Amino acid sequence: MPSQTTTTMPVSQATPAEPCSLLQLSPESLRLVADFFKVLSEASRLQIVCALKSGAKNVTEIIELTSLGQANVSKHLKMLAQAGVVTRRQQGVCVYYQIANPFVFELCELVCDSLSAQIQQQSSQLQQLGMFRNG
Amino acid sequence: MPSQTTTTMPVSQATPAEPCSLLQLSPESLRLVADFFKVLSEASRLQIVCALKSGAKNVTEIIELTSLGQANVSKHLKMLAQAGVVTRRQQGVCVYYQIANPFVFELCELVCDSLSAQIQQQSSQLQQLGMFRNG
DNA sequence: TACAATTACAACTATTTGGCAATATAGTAC
DNA sequence: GTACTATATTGCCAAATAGTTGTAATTGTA
Repeated sequence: MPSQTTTTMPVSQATPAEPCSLLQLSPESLRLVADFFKVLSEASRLQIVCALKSGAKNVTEIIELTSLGQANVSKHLKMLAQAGVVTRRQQGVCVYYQIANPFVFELCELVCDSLSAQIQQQSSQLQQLGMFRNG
Repeated sequence: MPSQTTTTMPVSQATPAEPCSLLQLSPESLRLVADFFKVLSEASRLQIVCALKSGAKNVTEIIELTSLGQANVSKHLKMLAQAGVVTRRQQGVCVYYQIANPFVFELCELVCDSLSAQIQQQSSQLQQLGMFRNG
């Protein structure tokens, strides 16, 4: 569950641009970071995030794009909104969601690139192993 | 559950051959990304990661630094190793773990900075609200 | 008003998992 | 061999949660 309330932040709150060094974070602060990662730790929610990359979409459109159940999408969207990943905007009977901060894409790209490099390295190692066996 | 990759190898720091754009990722690929995020979605594991920021540590040292149970630390380390976040090196009786790829720190810093900015914005909004009520 | 469409929510099930205690395994010294 | 230390593993339990079904609430429309 993401941090649902606007609780106090144990992180260094002095200066705005002060980046918090992960070293001296209290366990409570680490839990906030962990909760944020948890929001991105479900393929269904990442599907929704990806569906919103091209712009705001209403719930019905998201359901169609992701092939997820309606209640399921609604629950995931609520979680994403609570975590500040998406914003909600009602327009008539439809509710439009959109990415609140594109930095989530940066996060995903970083992980994606790292994973592909990892897999690539593994495959090359397997290939070398095969050459060693056959050569 | 993290992607059960075969072994734990440090990811190359070199630029990957082709960066994967998150847009056209299949649901299976998204699951790999999600599983990686899931590894970082526990405060206990982030504690371990932070404990390793200053260099390799053996399990006993990690237990002392994090105040976590032994079995618990062992389980988390196994998960981190499977995800390729840490590497394992046995030295006599002790087993030393170290960060395989410092890019995890980059990830954590990004999230941390985003969260602190988010909370700061919320607090300033609350402050404005208070001024509105009292003024 | 009645009706349809859209979204949110509650209740339930099944699965996962963090933490703990006990046990097992491996290395080291004697 | 035994004794001791350091890690790993297993079994168990409680909590969290993804997905589903049914239902409620809201809006737009005839």
